[in-house]
Amino acid sequence: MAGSMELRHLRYYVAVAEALNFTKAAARLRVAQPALSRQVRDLEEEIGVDLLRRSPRGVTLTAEGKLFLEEARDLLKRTVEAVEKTRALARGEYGELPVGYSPSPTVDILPPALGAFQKSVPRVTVRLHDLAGNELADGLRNGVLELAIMQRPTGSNGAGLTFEPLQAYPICVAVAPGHPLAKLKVVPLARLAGEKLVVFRRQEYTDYHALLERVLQEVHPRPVIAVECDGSSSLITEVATGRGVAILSAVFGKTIGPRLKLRPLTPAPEPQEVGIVRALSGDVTPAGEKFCEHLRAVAGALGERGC
Amino acid sequence: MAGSMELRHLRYYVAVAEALNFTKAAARLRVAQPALSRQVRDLEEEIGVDLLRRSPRGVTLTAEGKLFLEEARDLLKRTVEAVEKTRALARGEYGELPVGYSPSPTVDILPPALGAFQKSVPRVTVRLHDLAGNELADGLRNGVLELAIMQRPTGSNGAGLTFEPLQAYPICVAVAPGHPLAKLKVVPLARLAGEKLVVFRRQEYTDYHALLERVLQEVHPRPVIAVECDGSSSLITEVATGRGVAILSAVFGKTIGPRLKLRPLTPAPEPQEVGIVRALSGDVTPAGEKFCEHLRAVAGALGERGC
DNA sequence: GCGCAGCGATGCTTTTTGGGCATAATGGCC
DNA sequence: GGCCATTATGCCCAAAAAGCATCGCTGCGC
Repeated sequence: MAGSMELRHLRYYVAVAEALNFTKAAARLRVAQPALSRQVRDLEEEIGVDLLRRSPRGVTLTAEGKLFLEEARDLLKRTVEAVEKTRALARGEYGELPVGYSPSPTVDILPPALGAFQKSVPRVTVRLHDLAGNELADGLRNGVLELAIMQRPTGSNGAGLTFEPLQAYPICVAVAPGHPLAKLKVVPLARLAGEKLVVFRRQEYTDYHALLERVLQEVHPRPVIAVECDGSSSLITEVATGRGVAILSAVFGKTIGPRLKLRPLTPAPEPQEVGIVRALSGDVTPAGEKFCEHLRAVAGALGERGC
Repeated sequence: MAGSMELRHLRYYVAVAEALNFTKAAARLRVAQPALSRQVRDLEEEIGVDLLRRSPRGVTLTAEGKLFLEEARDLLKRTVEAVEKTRALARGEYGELPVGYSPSPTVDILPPALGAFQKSVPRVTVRLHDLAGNELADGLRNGVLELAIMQRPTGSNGAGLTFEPLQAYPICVAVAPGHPLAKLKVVPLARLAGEKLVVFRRQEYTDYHALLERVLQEVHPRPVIAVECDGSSSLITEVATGRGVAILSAVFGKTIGPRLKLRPLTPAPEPQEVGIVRALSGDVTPAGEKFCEHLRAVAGALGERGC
């Protein structure tokens, strides 16, 4: 029963095969030459193949020795790589990070944070999942997502989750430039009474409709929904065409450009909060923590400049 | 100063990570559980990362542990593969075999031998080099080729080489079916006197011209060269067209088909010998030796059936 | 042609360390 | 709270690696 092969045998063999001289290789390895001789002999016995031709003036490699030298070098390299990968994973510098997000509310924060993150830890692959609010919540709870960047979950959507706010956006009304409300700097909530509304589809944007409900609950007569849109670009078009007004958070300021006017409401409703959502039970990976730091940094810079 | 990582650590870790239980893994490895515990702990210390979460009901893998499990499995697999490759090389079942050959004289032997060889040792890659006689000799001497299948080298071409005959082919004259010599079963050498010859180009076929010289040295008046061809197909065409006769060894019997008649000469000149040529100084690899055995087997079978 | 220098192998001893055994500590579960 | 399975610890032994001294070989130079 031969003693099993160990990495030591490979390290020793590579040293000898590179120095082509036991004595010099032993010096380099800081072991005595006889110890080295024996280990290499053991290796050859274990493999059952002569790797070296010994002579009084050094050693030469057999064909098998040349092949095994390459293999051994490769194995040793892969070994340190395996360890390095594992350490990098522990440091949050390697691996995959499944991140959920809702696109519209996060346009301010997510893109710059993502860019900075990728630059600082390029070996972490961020897997972005653009999902609806309830799907994000489910993904977090069942572990498919490690964290999500989104508006504060409401009601049962928030069960088992934590929310860390990054940014709060005032609720505004978006109107076409020619609309009577566009002339006001601040729009009293009551002025929305009876207005026609352009909204996102209820099915895909339940969070949006919860917000709508919250903002308009005291407005009488209640504005009526004129159009349902399946995305922000069509919503903007509809409002610009004069089909109605839209209730949007100030984060849309950059998205809608000059085509619409965005006016804060008074009295100001609770702002829309955007932040980091995680599962209470989920494990926090170092990469995820690093990502959060970038998010906070971006949000902080955004807050300073005002929004 | 931590003791270096060894394959033992990987073997032990994989066993524990698969069993998710130190005690059972220790039983499977046939070591005591404390020894196993210590080795795995040493490994974690060496890497500096917790790979396992210990609990009184077994162990679970951390994210780092999962990654390292895959890496360790892969490393162990590659290790046995490296050893296996080396052993296979020593057995002649792996590697590359550079073989030179002259195509025409070896059509009987090389293709079937090559086929059988590839089938018996598919992991050996035969690199075939179709070269002229002197290039083959040079390739063998400088080690680019391990062996060559060709006619017996003549003169200085054979210096430093060994020749092992596999097959001997009688020298014949090839004529068009309508040629007067076609009526003879055996052609007396003297009947070639004054004939027009179709030959291969001297530059590319020095061996052929040496053979020609040897066969025709006693024929007077010497046949005159009518056409020089750069390959066997054009040579066959020229002879069939009646431009002259050709001196060829009987190995061409299968190549020329029914378009030409091949008649042995009398008195029979020294036959053309085809065989294995190797460098005297060259090392004989097991794969090369195996290849030679296949060549001998094919030549033997060929000889039994007559040629 | 002889000695010398350089190299690897061998024999023996020392040191390290992996492994075994007994046992303690842990923590969930009934 | 005691019990059970499980892992960790302490101690000792044995195996094996490393060190040391020396031998044997071979090629080179004087």
